[in-house]
Amino acid sequence: MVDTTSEKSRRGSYAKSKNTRASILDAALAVFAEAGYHKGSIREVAKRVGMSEPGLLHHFPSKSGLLEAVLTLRDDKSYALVPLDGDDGAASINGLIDLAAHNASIPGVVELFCILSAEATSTEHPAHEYFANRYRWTRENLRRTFELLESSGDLRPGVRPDRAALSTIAVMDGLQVQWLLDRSSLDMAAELRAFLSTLTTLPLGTGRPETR
Amino acid sequence: MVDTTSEKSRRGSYAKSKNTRASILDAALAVFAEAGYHKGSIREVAKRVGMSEPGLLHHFPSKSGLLEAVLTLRDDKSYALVPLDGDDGAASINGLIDLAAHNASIPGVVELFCILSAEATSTEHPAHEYFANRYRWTRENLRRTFELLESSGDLRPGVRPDRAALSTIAVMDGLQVQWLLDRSSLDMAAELRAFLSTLTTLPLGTGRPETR
DNA sequence: GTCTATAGTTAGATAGAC
DNA sequence: GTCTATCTAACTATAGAC
Repeated sequence: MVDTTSEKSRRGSYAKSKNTRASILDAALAVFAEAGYHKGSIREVAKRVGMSEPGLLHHFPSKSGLLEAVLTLRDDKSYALVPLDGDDGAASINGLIDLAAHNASIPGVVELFCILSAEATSTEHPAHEYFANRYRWTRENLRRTFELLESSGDLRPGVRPDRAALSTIAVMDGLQVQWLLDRSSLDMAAELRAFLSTLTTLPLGTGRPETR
Repeated sequence: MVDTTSEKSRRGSYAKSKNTRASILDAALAVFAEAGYHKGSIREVAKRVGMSEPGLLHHFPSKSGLLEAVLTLRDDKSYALVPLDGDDGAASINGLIDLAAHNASIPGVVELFCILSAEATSTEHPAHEYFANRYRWTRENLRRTFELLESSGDLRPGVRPDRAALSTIAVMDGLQVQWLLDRSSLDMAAELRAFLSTLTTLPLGTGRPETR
């Protein structure tokens, strides 16, 4: 048990395995995004990546294990876009608008997170802990961000950082549902920007790089 | 085809059938609320109501048909609580807070709608049209409600009725996800009330009847 | 690391008797 | 209106060969 991993590295089989894992994760993201977790199947993932099911399950312990790997990978990419844990409050807030704009270009991924966060509210769901921690972390950091704005005098009077964090996350989630139901009916980044401007006096970007 | 229904009525079997349908709908609501639509099974519904599956399917055309019946029934009950299409803007807005407070007492139903509205963002989902119409209707009526407040001077300066409608719905939906994930961490009615008070100067209730 | 074969489960829906 | 019996299909996961 102790040095299984290092032994793999020594054998030199790790690089190939890493590529296989990456292909599986790509396909899994696509499948889960199209069908949701419960309806999406390992069978379909295996088919897309050109493997048998047992072949795939050699790399991941189970369907739920595969899901968790997909989620963590996505989060890494999102958090690279929004430096929520940094010291620049204005950058964090504008990062949220950028994220909303970016999300509008990947509806499948948005749908996956939307369906999963709903499914995962059940305590028995394999991703329940993952989402509970994710929301805790985000809420905490966003509250801290609004506190930064508060001390720099960029918060509108009467705005409480904890409530601002809670409602901002709620608005982002809620906008996604409405956007997914009718994608032509609303501009997520613009709506989020309008909402955030009720909380802060900060100048806000539009989420479109060329206008920044 | 023409007079099948009236013949049923003539035979007098309709009343009994109505009771059976009601029991099935009750059980179906419970099952879907516990497991979601995809994971919930007709088999389980039939078991709870003490019937065989074909017996149940005699009353409803299919699983998705059953779902639609459950949803319509729930909506009828919710809209009885919130008179969104009335002429009293203040009553409508306070009705939303009451609804949030009421929802906090039926987590299973909230979970059902939460999961379903996410699942149903996919255009192939059996409830897609249902939810698309439901959101259109709600947004339209809520916008009209905020317009009423606007003309009576109860809207805060700069608040746009259309945006207010959109973001209020988003906040309500988003709060539900966070509440479901950690029910002890937030008071949906209180948070919604705080949010609404950023939109209107109206005096707002707390959602608790005794304090009104 | 990948396969074939298969176990074991669960599901939605229909046929046809009563 | 309700049943028994059954069909058909899909899924996760494991055993064991290569």
